[in-house]
Amino acid sequence: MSEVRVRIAPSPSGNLHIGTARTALFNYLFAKKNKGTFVLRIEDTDAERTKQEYIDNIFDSLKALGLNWDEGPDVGGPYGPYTQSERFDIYPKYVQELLDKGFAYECFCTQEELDAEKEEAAKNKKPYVYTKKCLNLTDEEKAKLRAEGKKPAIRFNIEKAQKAFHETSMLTFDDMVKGKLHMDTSLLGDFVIMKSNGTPTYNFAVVIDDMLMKISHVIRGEDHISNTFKQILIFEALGAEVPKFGHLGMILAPDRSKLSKRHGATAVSEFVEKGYLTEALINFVALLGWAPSDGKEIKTVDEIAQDFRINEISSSNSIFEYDKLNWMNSHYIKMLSIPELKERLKPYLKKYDLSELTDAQYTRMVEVTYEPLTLLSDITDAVPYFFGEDVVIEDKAKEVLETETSQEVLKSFMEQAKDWEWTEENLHEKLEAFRGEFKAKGIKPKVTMWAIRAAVTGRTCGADMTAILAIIGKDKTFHRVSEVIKQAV
RNA sequence: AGCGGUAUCGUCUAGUGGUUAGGACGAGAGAUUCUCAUUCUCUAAACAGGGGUUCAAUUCCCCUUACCGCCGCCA
Repeated sequence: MSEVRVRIAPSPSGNLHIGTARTALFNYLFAKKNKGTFVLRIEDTDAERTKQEYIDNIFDSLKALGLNWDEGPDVGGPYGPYTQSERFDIYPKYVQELLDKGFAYECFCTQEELDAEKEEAAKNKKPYVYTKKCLNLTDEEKAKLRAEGKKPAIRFNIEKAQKAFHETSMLTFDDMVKGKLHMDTSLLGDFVIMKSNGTPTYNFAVVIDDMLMKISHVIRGEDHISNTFKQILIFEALGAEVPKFGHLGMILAPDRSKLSKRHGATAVSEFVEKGYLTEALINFVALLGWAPSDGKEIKTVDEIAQDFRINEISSSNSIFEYDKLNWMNSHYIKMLSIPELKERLKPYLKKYDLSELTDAQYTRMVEVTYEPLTLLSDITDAVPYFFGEDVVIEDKAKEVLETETSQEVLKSFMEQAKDWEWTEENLHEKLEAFRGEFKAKGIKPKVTMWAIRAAVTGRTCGADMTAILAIIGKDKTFHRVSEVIKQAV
């Protein structure tokens, strides 16, 4: 078997989409599994929509996900350049070849003419196919049109190619994930391969690039299935080897429509900003359409690659549901080491003055707060009471503090705690005894702790109380508790 | 409209011509903990519908339905 070469070919008209990331992943997995080469190609033929920031975003996101490419615009490779706009001088030669072989022809139709025909077809509820009216233009006619200043586009002659390589008008290929796919190509219109401005269209450029880059397997979204038939015909017309194709189901939003901005994040970088770990993202997205043979769902990309078989990918669409992603994200957060967490949490702690805490205090704070986090960004709202002198008392905490019991607890706490040695270990013991004392009076430990928690943090839930006291220190603790007692009087 | 594709718990999926149709997330109940979270235990939850083929169909075939995609001088 010849060398496996796959590619991901994003268009830089937006940030790296989560769906593109999944396609990239499956290509990457296929390459890994088959000891092949993973190529990154930037399809920026649409100059108007291309932006450098999108190209950067695509690079950064792919890298962050761990999907490193072997050949690409930045690292180069034997079949470059890997940016389509730098390949414009390559395509005319192949257009000419097709023209010479009669598989392509010039079309002088104007946009207005074409639009009118489409409108007409729509009115009659007929599918629109190009009329082929430029197919048999004589040289004189063409010369005349040219003299009028008209520039031709080049169209591919489907019927001619189909007849040259196939018995009937049916074209069939064996898709790696969907099985045999058929299409009656007589239903397809002769499509443009080179625009009148001299730039290639997508369908043509892909074929030339895939051919020249020796791509052996094309794995992409199923929205490309109908393109595949056109592309196969071009490969054949050029006498090139046709790669194998595999078409993946789409990722849909929970309402079964295309995943878009109104459903939340769509770009990998947006997910990251929201506090998702790239490890969780890639793992989650792998599970959309693919299932591990051992039932273990938490896996690194490399582990998945070992187990991966492309024909086992589900061929149906799947819905992007946040529940499982969130679960997975919290799971990955728990697997992070404390030093790593300290670093990765920092961007989400910008609103606080971290210099208020010593490194040891910061460490401890992270240790006692990371567990319930679903998103890294959840840390923002989980830690306000570690900072500043005073604290905002939430409504629920207010209710707790208004009870007589709470006041009694707090007064007693002030009384006793002033003599406590303020280490976490000691506080733990003292607090336990403190709870015991009240328990003897018929006050539940839970109620006792609530009073202290509400006064010190302004909340009814949060991190381990002992640790909180130890981290913020005796002064802040006393300050906050006495404020509460003062206000009640 | 035409063409192509898909159909197992709410979601992601496993699975088989004969199974108590399995797992995960989520949901509900309970236990543990100062709270939240964790952890543990338990529960509910699916083969889209109709025809065939067959001793037997969720599994194979056909039709219907639903959903998705494609029909650009976008990619």
